[in-house]
Amino acid sequence: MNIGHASKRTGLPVKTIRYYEDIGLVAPDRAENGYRDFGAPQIARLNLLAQARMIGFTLEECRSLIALEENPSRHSRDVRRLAEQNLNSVREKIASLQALEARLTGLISQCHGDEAPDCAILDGLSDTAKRTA
Amino acid sequence: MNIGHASKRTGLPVKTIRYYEDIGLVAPDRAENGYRDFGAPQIARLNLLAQARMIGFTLEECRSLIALEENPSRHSRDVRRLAEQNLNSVREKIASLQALEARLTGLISQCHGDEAPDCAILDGLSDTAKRTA
DNA sequence: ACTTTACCCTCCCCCTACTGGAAGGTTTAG
DNA sequence: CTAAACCTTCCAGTAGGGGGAGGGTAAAGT
Repeated sequence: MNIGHASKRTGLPVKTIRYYEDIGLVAPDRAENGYRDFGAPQIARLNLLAQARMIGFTLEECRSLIALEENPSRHSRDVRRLAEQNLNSVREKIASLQALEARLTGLISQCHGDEAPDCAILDGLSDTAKRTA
Repeated sequence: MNIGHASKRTGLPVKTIRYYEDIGLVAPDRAENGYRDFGAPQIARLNLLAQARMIGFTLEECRSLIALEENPSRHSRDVRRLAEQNLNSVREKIASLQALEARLTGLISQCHGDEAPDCAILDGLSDTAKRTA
């Protein structure tokens, strides 16, 4: 299966697949004409990568995940720990975005939003003192 | 005020301040020895940038914000619209992170997390079919 | 006066995770 | 036989900076 077909099968852009090969996350065979040739294991690998990326794993975390997947004597505990680390960082991001949302909402509610130049948002952002707004 | 002092006053790293000058977000004077010299308006500008970045504005959005701030005949409506766009993208990010959190939580709960190699997380990620997990 | 330390300057490369495009070879459809 | 649709490698760019080289200055200690 050449790269275009692999792309359609996995949903990953062609460029991305080449990039993953570059950084050693997948190793397709090569046909005689130099074209990449993806077999079932490589397609499975790309699917794993696509899924892991979708749930927020970085490429380095994907690399660890792959190492575990390839290791038949792995402990599911290690996979779980990887996922839990990720869950924690997702939760942290959510928390800080929610704080952001609150601050933005507060600022917006104080701005008249009319033709006048006076703006509570600009004031709230430039005033270093009353950063409570 | 030279750049080190400006950094302490605004909380922005020295490198960041230089970068902001590079891309035209702040224009400090220069002393005779070539050192940057930040006056009160430049410090205020840096504070605005620091605050705007903290509430999630991109540097391009900061540029728009600055254009509005500098325009005495601005409408607070325009500032408000900028902030609202930002609020929307923050909310979208929160929503997708929450979806992620749900999926991760579901996967993790199915993994035994013991010494055995069998892992519901690996299964859930590699199995293209039952992506519901 | 001299030295050390703490600044400051510019310039270039590095990061993540890709994306776009140029220049060129290959294969397939009409 | 040609044109479209593939494929290849390589180079450059994105956001928002960080690290460090190489070199000039300034302030403080001795």
